[in-house]
Amino acid sequence: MNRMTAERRPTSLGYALLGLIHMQPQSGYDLRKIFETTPMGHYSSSPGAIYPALKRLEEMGLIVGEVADGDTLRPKRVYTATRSGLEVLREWVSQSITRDDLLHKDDELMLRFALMGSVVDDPVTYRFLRQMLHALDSYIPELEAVLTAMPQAGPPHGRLALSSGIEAYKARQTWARQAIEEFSPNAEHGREK
Amino acid sequence: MNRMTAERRPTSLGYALLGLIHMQPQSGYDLRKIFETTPMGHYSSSPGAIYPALKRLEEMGLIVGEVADGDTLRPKRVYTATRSGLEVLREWVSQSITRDDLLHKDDELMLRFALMGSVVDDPVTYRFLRQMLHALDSYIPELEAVLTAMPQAGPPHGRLALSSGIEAYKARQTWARQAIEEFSPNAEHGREK
DNA sequence: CCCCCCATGTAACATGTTACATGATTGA
DNA sequence: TCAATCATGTAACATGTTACATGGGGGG
Repeated sequence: MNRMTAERRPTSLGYALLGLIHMQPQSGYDLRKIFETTPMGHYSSSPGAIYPALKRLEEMGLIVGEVADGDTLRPKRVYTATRSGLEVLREWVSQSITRDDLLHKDDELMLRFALMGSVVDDPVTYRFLRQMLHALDSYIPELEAVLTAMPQAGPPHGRLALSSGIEAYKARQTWARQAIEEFSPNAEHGREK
Repeated sequence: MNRMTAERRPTSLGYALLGLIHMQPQSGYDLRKIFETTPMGHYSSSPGAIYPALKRLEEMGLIVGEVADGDTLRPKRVYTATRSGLEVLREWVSQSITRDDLLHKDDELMLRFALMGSVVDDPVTYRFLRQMLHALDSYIPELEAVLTAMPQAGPPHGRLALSSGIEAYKARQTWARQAIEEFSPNAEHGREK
């Protein structure tokens, strides 16, 4: 049942699509709209990216497309996540956070968080946030050390750019601390389940 | 003198390389080290990306490579920015900031700022920062409106992810205000020139 | 003697970008 | 009726990723 064609994994865009489809079955066009009009529109989305990506996800067995309006030339396809798709998604969002995630895949990290809501339960979210905070706590001082060590002569652009980065990380740090509280095992947050 | 092969423009990575080379002539290997070891290492850098990119820049006439150690099999090449390279770089960093830059090319925006130091004078930097602040001032409230309008039911991950984004933009806003002061035409900053 | 760092490069591959194409439906 | 929006897709192309290859020199 689970021996399959070439263990290829989805790309970032693929996971984004998978996550959105899992939240609610949708067509390619619906998904494009989301990328175009909401703040999720980071994963910018020409048809030339979306449709092939959906095809791949279907080939991997993570989603299935069902045709509505079968009589027209280009029938509308509504995709639904399969059980296997849900599994893959769950695994992906639940991965441990590495230093590399923070340095090179920051967007993906936040995408994982955003999509976690409908696939894992609170303890997993809690762990995710703690790991993220931990990574930040260790990385920020390093950046600050680099900043301090930078030569004071010449144009300040380099230093300023670095401190902009540091401030961004610090903002995320503060955010993570607050979010952690919301997911703390002791917390009395009123959400059901 | 300036009719040339196909007006192709460098990619982000290309501009990063060009900027670094302009600051100081370097070899491909040197540049890779920078991406690997400094906080600039966002533009991650396998040889398979760097060397072809350098070749392209040279074809476009933006840099020239001079061979040191000509006798070995793989001679070391040190690249220097040409006058035309400097021009292209200057033009790129000086572009007006669009809303799209903020939404989809945030990294590139900060790269432009970081590289500005050695190619334009303070008024241009000042204009850049003011435009950036202006874009932020108009975009942040929009995001906040979206956040407020979000349904309060269900898992809070989506809302939290959005507010993380908002906080990041706000941090940049604060940063921009401070940076602007440093470049204000009235400012008495002690840097020469 | 062996391994790591210097230093350059190539080849296969998957992905994304840009631009185009098709045609139905809806509102002005 | 004309334009915009719905809705899907393909083709050419450039770029980047991954993995490999080559070889000299220095340190343990």
